[in-house]
Amino acid sequence: MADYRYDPKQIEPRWQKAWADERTWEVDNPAPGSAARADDRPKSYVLIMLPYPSGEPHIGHLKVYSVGDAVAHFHRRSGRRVVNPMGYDAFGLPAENHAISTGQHPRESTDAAIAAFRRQFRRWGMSIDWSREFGTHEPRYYRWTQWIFLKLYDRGLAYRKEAAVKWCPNDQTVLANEQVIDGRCERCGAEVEAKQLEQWFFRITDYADRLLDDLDTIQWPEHVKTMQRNWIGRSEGAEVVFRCEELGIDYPVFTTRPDTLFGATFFVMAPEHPDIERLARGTGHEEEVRHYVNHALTESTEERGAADKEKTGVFLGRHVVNPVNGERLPMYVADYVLMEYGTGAIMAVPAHDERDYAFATKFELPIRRVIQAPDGDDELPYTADGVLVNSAPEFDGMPNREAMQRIVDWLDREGKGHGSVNYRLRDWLLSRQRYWGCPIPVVHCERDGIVPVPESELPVVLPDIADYAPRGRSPLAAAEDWVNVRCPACGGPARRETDTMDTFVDSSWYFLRYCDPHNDNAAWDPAVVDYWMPVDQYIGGVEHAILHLMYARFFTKALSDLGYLNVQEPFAKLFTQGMITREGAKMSKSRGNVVSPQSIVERHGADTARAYILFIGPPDQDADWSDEGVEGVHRFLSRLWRLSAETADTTADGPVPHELTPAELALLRKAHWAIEKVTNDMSGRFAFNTAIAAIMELTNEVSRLRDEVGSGAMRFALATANSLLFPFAPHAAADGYERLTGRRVWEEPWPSADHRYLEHDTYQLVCQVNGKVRDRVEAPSGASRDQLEALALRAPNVQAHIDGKQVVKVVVVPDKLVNVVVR
RNA sequence: GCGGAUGUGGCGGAAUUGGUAGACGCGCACGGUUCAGGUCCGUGUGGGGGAAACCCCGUGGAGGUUCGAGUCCUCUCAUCCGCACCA
Repeated sequence: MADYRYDPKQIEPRWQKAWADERTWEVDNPAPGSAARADDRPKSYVLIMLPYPSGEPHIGHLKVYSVGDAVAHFHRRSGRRVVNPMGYDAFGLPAENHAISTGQHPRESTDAAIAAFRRQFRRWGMSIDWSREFGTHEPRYYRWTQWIFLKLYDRGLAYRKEAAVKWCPNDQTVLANEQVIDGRCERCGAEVEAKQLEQWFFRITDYADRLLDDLDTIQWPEHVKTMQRNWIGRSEGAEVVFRCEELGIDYPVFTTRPDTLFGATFFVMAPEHPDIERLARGTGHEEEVRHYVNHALTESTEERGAADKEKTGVFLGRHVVNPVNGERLPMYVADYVLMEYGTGAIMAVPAHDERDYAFATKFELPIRRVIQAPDGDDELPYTADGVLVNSAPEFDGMPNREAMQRIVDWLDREGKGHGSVNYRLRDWLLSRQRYWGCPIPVVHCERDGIVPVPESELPVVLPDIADYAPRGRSPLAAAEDWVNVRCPACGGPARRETDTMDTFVDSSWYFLRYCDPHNDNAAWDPAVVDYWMPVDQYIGGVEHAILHLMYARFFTKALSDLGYLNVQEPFAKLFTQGMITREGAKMSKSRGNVVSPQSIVERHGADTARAYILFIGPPDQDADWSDEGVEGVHRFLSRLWRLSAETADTTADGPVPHELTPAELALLRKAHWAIEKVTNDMSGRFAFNTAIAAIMELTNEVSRLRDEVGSGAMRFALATANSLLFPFAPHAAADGYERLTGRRVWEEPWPSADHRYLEHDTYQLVCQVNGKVRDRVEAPSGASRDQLEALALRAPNVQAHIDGKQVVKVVVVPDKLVNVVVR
């Protein structure tokens, strides 16, 4: 035994070289027109979220790719034609910030990180089809990102409008929401301001209903679907028109509670509402209103949004008319009303809305109850269901749910409103005043306005610049030679768009490009994409539950509507893996609890690192890293490998004999049990932890029985263990399997259990008295209920517990237990 | 506040449809092998009682349904994660 030392440093490079030399994991696309005939195996597209390349891969990468690779291997050996591609989400802020501080071109630092990632993924032995690799920063890729932008622009799905952005006055740049910490710039600490800028948007709100409804068609974790539903935030209600007669202007409001319309006692508008100044003019409240609005607008969203903040506001000096009863309601401006949601104005019903109630109390406005609680509860505000009161004779006494519809119908007939739906979802702001991103392919012409760059001139290549620091506009604006162009429409002078795209645009279609990554004539060949899409299994972090996954779904639907795709949903199944923590906390440099995958791989090998990370617990849950646990898995791999190597060298190869000794039968049973267990754990859910535990049990059984079994059974059991282990620890498993069988495990079909070995002649019948286990007896399989009952009643310790008592009932569960109920 | 998740030995975690709680691994204890061990191989290991057979208790807490509950129902506590004045 001492001669057989498990040495991953020898084993792993050898197999990695074979896989690289032979391009083992590459798959061809179907030849044109022969998709189905080329290969009749079903396809499987296994996709792991592409990494943002920065520095070296961290432990989270090791986890997500270990999960993905196990799935890919399992699908392959279950007879599917698997594509498992890899690429890099290479545009982004960290590389740009690095450039600002060091002057190194973001392309250089990004390419260095990509090289490091690629090296690690190979070192981990991931079964990736490297022939499909790309980075989203390469012109051959972003050419088509630009093409998609133009298609969406043609369709009216990309448009420009003024929008409030977060602006750092010190750095002279727009900040992403994530860059604003407590209302201050994360880089310099300056207080962030709001600024109006012309920005590009994608009209994702057009797809709100489809994005919501189609969640029902995909197999995603329920909590991810819930997050998306909440993010879309669909509310049904009504739009109701309130008229300001003094100025002759109609103000529609959105309400989810048209049943409370008779309880409206005032009216509130958002500080950003464009009519505020006009409304207040000449009322004597002008000065006060202007002051309030200015203050509200400079307040940070955090300050303004604090939930328990006291209500503030100012009377506008005007009134609107409630369309249902003609009452004049005073108009206020208050920052608790948001311009971005609904119409930027609300009817306030203080009796039945907590915010309106708080405002009314503070400003001593009337509160009128119009819904009576069924239990007579007279506390206000009352937000639950009830019966209408103090409304109109035809509605009083009506349950409010019913009244909603009746009132909406009435409004509709009178032309004063209609049923309406509102969403929390906003259009996707994609402009970034940044350098390291995909250029937006349009020019601004003095004569023709916005003119798209013709497709034939794509890509609009990102130029090299000298100074990456933002100066109140995109750093690209300084590249004068690049910016100044001829207008493609009129030939006159024009300037290129200098904003770049949000990097979420790049990652919203990369899964399509993987299908056909070398196509120079089109973003993809529709037939090829038809063959591979949708992604059968998508795997990634739950942190992308909303943005990336929503955007990718939107792109898929829009491209499908444009006729370039035939799928509505990009990702048929989704798996989100949990975080790896250490000492119960997220790994971070400041905490000093970081474990680098490189150090683990260096010390124990890639197989140990991969198998441990899958063994640690259910992969969808957070798991705490333990150095001792790694040792345990390494011991297991050592033991299995040593047993395999020694058995291969010291025993004769041969078949499993027909006549089995009891030990051989026990071992074969364990092997077939393990096959069954691992197969179930991998196909239903991703229970890799219990799958690996089963292989450990099988290995333990081999150890226990090794001196009692012949070489046929021994070799079969060990080959089976290696075969089952392959998706989790591919190098060691391939090595052990080859030594035992001379064959390559990845070319072998996934083993299937022989059910004859899963059946037993007898089993341990559990004997309970009043639900407590009192004895166990050997029972023949398939025995009748009466036989089982008799067996149980005869069991010595059952006898002891029923002695002197009356047997009331006997519950028999065949193949399991008998429960004797006594009194 | 709303939504979601998670609570099981000293630790990570097991436990198809309600049916033997604690698989597997770590740690620990004891024993063996070894010149040595941060090696390898055994054995034991939820708590309490007992020489043993065996008994009692036990899945965050309190109730309930059931012959039987970690699992189902009601209430409750704790931790974590989203969203958050969304009309």
